[in-house]
Amino acid sequence: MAGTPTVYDVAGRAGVSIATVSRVYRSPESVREATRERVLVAARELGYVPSGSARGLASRSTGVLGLCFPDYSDPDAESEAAAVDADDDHAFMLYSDQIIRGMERAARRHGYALLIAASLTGGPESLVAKVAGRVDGCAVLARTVPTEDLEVISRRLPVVMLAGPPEQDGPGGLDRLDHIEVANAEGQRELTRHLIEDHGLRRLTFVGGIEDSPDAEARFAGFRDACRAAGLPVPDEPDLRAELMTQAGGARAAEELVDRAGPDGLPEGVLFANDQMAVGALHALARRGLRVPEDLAVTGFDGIPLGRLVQPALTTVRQPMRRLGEEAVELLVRRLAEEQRGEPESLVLPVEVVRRASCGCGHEA
Amino acid sequence: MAGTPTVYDVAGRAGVSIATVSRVYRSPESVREATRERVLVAARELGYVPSGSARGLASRSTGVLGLCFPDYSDPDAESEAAAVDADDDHAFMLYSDQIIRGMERAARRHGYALLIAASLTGGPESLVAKVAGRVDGCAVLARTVPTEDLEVISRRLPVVMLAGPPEQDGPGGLDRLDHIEVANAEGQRELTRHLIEDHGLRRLTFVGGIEDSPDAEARFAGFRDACRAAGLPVPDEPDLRAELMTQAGGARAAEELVDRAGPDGLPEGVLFANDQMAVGALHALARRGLRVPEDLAVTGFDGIPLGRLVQPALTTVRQPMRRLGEEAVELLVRRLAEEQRGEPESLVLPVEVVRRASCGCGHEA
DNA sequence: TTGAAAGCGCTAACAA
DNA sequence: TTGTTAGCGCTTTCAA
Repeated sequence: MAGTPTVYDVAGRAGVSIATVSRVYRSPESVREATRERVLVAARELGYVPSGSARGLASRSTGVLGLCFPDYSDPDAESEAAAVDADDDHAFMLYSDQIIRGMERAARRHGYALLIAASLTGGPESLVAKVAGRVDGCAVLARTVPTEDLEVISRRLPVVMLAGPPEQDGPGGLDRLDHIEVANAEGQRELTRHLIEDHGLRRLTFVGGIEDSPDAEARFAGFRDACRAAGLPVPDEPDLRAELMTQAGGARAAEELVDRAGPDGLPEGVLFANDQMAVGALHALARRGLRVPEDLAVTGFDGIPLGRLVQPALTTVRQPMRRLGEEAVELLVRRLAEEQRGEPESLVLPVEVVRRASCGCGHEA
Repeated sequence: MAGTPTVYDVAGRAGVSIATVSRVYRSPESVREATRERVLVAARELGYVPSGSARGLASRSTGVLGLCFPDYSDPDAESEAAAVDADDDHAFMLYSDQIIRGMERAARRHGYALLIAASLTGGPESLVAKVAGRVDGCAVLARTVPTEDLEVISRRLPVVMLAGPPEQDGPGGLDRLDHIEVANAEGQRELTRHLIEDHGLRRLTFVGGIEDSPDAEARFAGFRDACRAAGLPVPDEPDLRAELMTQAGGARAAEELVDRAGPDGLPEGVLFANDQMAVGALHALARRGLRVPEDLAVTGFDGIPLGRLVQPALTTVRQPMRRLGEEAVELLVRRLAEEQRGEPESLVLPVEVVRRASCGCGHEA
């Protein structure tokens, strides 16, 4: 009676059994109105709030879905966004923000709350494990959680992997994971096709990342497809790999491109594997006195808001991040309804080429 | 051994007691390395993940902080944002997004995860109660949760109210709630002063909301202060109250202002209680063929990203929503460290006037 | 419609 | 360093 009140306290005060108190909260209509009222009054007087932990333990479900995402604070993403727009850097959404929003909405529709955590340490007591233990199902942004942990977690609850490649793995591996990604290759292919066919560009350069980002690789593959289809030379490797796929990395890549410009001069178009790099490049090129798109076209990938605000506005491929979150929830909810776990699903969401000024298109539209 | 594995399964397999298994996860260094290894291996083989519910129940703490926010889907906020920027409406962050981001970061620093839920129903089984039962402390956006529920919840765990007025209530009321808000009155006063002193405007109109929004009222108070200080007439009531503080509401208010323009003609400046309305007004005025700021100045309040993109860019007062989230976490963490609950705290965060074109300032800066 | 009783899976003393 | 033993507060049969 001293600490926080429990069912027992409420039951005592209302003159009913603890089972009845429990019923009042779980299925009010199964309790006679008068009784229910009495319980609710007692609860209110006592300041009773059902313990989620106890409920979860007893009922083996939490009513919560989880999201693990990387500690996505690319320091120069933030500081340079601020530089371009010192006015309000916080106007910009990160991917994680959009996914969170999508998941929260969808989760709410299904009566779930959302538990979010950026990956921190790893180790036995990782945040991930913490999340996994407190939710009924969970979405994980690719490369956030050590594969090994994922393997363990996915044996206990449905896990959907977001935005990474489908599990490439061997025996005993992550074959049980669902997976949602966006159409990286198709998007990059279509964007490349646009540059080639609609703008008549032929000497194109693709800038990837050095880290083995599956997204970047898929985009490169799309680039190659488009080159092949157009009868242009098909590179085996990206012409350049930025060390970091950040604005700084993109700026450095652009510098290098300019410096190494051979007898043919600059390429007619540079396709960056993401918007961050493209934006950095735009700045670097301007500093070098080069005009975009007159001297060369520049494109990105992702569709970050910043891309609209730079000069010239960035042509890119937009990923439907919010939908990614929504679809993740739908998938989890479906899984949770199954009595037996079915085959892993893999969903690919369509992307959209956004033509703005940096590729030579007139208007933003 | 059939269902999800528990400490007992792991203990059995590793040949140790359940206490040891528990220790491996809670304080690895208190277990001999060899033992620990054995446990970890067994856990991995079994697919063991500690149950958050059980831990929470046994330890009486969850390691999770919560946030309840309103179901913030102003339908025309979304659709009109889309109209202005059909290209990517989802580029815009809502308040809740920013607060979430702030809280998540701060929570992470302190080792907490974040549970978020938009208020849905109310009633015994409300989402709020659900959240409250699963967290160690919780932030609530003003007017999200019925006062009565808050009263109950706050007896069980620390609750910090965000962005509302300090609790105005009577005996037995919410006197135990901490509270963080932004300097509404000060911001509006400073903005008004700017119009009066720097732009020399004298005939000003304030447009509030009809619903009793404490924020809007505080802003109106700031407006009055500035008028008084400047020796201008001090209205008792806002000259106009929009039915909804949305873009549609603002547009309607602007229409009315134009229609009722008496012998003196239009006011020289119209101050809206929020950005949404101001943006709507900007559209409406343009449709009427009026020029802003030449024919009249327009200002908002909030600092929503959309304000930068409209024509002319909107002069406003920016609220530090992200910091609101961070401060909320700091406060909760502080509360959780106390052994005895101290006096309620009330924090007021400073705001910033953002001078853009709509008030007659030349540049966005 | 209500009650009694047996766990749910873990932590936290306390012992050993 | 490790094991034993009570609970933590609730849900859930099963009876009444």
